[in-house]
Amino acid sequence: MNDLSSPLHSLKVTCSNCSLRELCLPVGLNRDEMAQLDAVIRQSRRFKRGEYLFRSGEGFRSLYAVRTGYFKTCVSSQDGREQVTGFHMSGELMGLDGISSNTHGCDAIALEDSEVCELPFSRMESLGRDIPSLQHHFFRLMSREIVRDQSVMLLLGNMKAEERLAAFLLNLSQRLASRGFAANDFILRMSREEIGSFLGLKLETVSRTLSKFQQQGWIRVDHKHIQLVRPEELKALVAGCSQANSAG
Amino acid sequence: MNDLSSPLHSLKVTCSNCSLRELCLPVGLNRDEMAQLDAVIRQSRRFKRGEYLFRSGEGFRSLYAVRTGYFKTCVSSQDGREQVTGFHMSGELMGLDGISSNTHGCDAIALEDSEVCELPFSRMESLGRDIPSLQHHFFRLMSREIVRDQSVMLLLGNMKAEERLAAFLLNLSQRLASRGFAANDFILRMSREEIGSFLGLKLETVSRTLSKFQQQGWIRVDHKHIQLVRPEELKALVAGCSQANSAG
DNA sequence: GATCTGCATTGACGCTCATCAAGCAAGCTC
DNA sequence: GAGCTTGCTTGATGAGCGTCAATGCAGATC
Repeated sequence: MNDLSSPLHSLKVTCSNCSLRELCLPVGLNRDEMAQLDAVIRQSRRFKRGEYLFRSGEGFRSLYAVRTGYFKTCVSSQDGREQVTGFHMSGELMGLDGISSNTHGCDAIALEDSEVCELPFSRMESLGRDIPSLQHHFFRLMSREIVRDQSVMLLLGNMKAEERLAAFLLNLSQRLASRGFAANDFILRMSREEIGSFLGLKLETVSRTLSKFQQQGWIRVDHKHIQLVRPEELKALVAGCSQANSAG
Repeated sequence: MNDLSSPLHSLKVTCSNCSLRELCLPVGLNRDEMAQLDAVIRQSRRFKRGEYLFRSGEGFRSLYAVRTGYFKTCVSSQDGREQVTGFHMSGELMGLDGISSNTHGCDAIALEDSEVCELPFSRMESLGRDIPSLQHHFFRLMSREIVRDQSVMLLLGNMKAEERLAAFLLNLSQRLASRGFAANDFILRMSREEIGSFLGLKLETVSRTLSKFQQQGWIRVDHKHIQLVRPEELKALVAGCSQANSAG
């Protein structure tokens, strides 16, 4: 299973005052380049649970990298239907969809008290011209988002409820593990309804499927506290959908 | 309805020998920059119906722009399930998902005899450093692909079969119209099964839904020949799903 | 023209998941 | 602690779409 959802190379979330380049920008910059980057990155901003980082339709100026906390992004239709397009944890980038039209194309909402770094896009763009490896990294980040989206399409277009949920849990597990957290014991930061919206299911189906997994002894569920008891069984469920377990 | 699926600004398909920059690259380059671009773009290559432009897993070197013809891109899982991730007509770019891992992440297959231009990516990248507007245009192209993918997620996650198919037909119509073709009378280049794979439906459901639309007098269906008789009714079906009618 | 093959249509049936509804637990406010 | 709100679980029911199967149509091949 490849980590398509955390597109960041050098990931260290252990220090509390780490600068952005440690969070989500590539190693391989020299000291001068680092200084240039530091000059562009804005101080981090804090958001309380439920606050909007940006809204669909707002002017686009910056990308945002999660430093701490948890966000969801979602597109909503005029009649109120909402589709969660992703959950974003530390080190991940949001706002890439805003570049095309200079307008944000989705909402980004904090799922818990969170902190982000702001990357003014036009300055990053011109910095990329001076630092080829930085430019290349940005292309890779955007491409990785496209790959992730494709795997979500496969999930939504081809998989059954159980497979979707198994893929979702495994993906969370793997992203948490890559950040140094426990892979098989974690807290969901989102509601059943938000999970359902992301997976194209109703909240009742999410709830029932979690219960079913628990009855089979594959996981343990205590509200938002999830333990993966037999992750290999979950993997067997999504086996064959190699592209699909990177949904995040 | 905005044209999220044809991310190309200056689109002229009228001349038969048009160079790539007229197909999919921005105006606003001076003569010298145009010459640089021409030096990078490879001669176009031809593909017969059914041939692969690239395959998932192959090394990534170039992006490809459709000059004439029609392609589909699809991801497939190990157990053979296939998800069509997009249909691509003249002026559209394929291969962006390959940048992240230096490996193509999907298959691209010609749906009819077709012609593409090859854009060696690393040379485009370095050219972008010299020509800021070109660099910016590439970021926009990639962002637009992300926006398109998000609207497909909304379609797959939230919409019913009729809504999906209506959105699909309207999107095709609109992309053809923007290329100077008839908006309400066109030939489908893909099979019912491929449409179904893209929309997360089975081919029988696609067929039945087309028949239903025809019975209601909204469209006329004669095999691959489609006429939109009352497109406003289709629009009413997807009304409220503003993000979703850009599925391509 | 006869046959073959691939694709599309249509019908019958059944499964998955959405819907509706009731009840429960945890966290608020007062 | 009572009462409210919010989110989750669980059950009953049915709609929508998938599955299986039969048939039909059109173009390709000989």
